[in-house]
Amino acid sequence: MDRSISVHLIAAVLDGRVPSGSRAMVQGWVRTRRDSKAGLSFVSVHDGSCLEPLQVIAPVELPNYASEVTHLTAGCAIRVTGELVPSTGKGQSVELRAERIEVVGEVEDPETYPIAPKPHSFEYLRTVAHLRPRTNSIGAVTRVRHCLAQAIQNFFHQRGYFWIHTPIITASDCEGAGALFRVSTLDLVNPPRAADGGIDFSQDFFGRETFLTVSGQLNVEAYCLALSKVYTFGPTFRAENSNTSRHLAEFWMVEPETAFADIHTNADLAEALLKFIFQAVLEERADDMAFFAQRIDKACVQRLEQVVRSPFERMDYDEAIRILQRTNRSFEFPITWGMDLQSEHERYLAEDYVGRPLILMNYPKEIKSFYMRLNDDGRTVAAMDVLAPGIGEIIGGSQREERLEVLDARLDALGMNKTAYNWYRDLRRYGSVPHAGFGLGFERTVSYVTGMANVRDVIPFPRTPRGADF
RNA sequence: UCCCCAGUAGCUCAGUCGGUAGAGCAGGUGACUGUUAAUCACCGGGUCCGUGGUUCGAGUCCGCGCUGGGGAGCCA
Repeated sequence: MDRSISVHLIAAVLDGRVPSGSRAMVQGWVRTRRDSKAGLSFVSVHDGSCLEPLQVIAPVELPNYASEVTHLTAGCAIRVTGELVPSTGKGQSVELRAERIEVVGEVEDPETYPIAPKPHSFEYLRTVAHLRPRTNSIGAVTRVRHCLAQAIQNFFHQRGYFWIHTPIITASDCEGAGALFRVSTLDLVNPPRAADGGIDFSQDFFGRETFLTVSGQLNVEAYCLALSKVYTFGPTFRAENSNTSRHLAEFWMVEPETAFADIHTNADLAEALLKFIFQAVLEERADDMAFFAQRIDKACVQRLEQVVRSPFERMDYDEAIRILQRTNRSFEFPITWGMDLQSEHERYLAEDYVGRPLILMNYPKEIKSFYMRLNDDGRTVAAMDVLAPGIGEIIGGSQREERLEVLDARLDALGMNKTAYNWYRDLRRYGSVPHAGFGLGFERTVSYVTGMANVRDVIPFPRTPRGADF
């Protein structure tokens, strides 16, 4: 490898950041090769830095032309040194005229290389999740996912929020958001037994039962009531037998928490966050978004632009029920006050009735979690869901119950064990303040942005019921 | 977990009335060409998901199972 020549990412080369006429080295994987009898081959190379591949011109004079270059197939790893020149062909502005092509890693059997230069189904690509990032689609998803993650960090950082690394392992079995994965080092075949015949978890690693977290919210509230503006952004786990295109057993979630804030501040923050990160994708990943618009979902760019431009609709649960009862649209589930809204109802409201993102607020307390603040009417809580057309619930949040006696009454009413929440109740006992937060499902966000229909295709290695390959 | 649908070449699929399998792409070889997921010709490539049954005979019909997908519920 010649170290006197600078190595460049293909993104930099195609952006014009490397002047034409300069010598450069590019490293990547072959997408296609076309031979010409005019004494050259065209080798299309990608390195993941951008959607577009770089066209390499391989002249017949290369010493390994016949022995190696004409045998390059999809997936071969190569290192190319040459001169960057304006392209004489159509389809690209610049190309790399190779002076040397080094085959770094060949494909041992081109016939069985799983990523052929042809369309593949996403179902198939999931079975080769270790190689699918080499495809256009998954590569584009990966770059957009990064862009969104980065934008989320920027958004909160700019507004004075601190990133809190809440624990992955939790002792609280009642975070209230679904089934948990157990964390244990006990011998499954022959576990220690307590006097009552049950498993003796006091002998387990942590001296008690532990699980993977289903939400960092309770922990982040503690930091909220000290650093005022905080958020968590990390993996969460749900052991639910959900087999849908919108659920994963392991997924990432963003959960901001704001002190001295009410539900309206919270809704404003949610709206600003979505607009900020969508704008970032439109600006920074126009290439990938154009690809999605062309191949995956025609409307995806237009949809983001519209969301960024227009104010979100805000609506109380009461009003939503009235609207659903008034419409002549027929639903599978009848509409009554107090019911939880079904997918069909949320879709009608977001897609047909308002036609843009909708923030639904103030739900009946019976269908919401114990930590949500009881409204003065005594029958609703200060909960809010952001419903996005085409995907449904993308954000769920609330103003939290900051009054100890009201929180305790709720815990009692629900038959929950108050001592298990003593540390959480302490937060209401020592300097409690109104505060509010929400959770944004990261994969659902990536899915919404890209138009990718299944969240299993927007996370590198999806974990689902009966699915933990790779 | 429930309801539907599917499983045939490396991939995407066709396969009629039940009579032992075919196309496109990918791969190999060659022709041609500053080509654009090129074009043309030829070649290789099959445990028809598994299992049991009906039948002279099953890719095809029936039962059970497995796997995948869509929808619902739960939720993010």
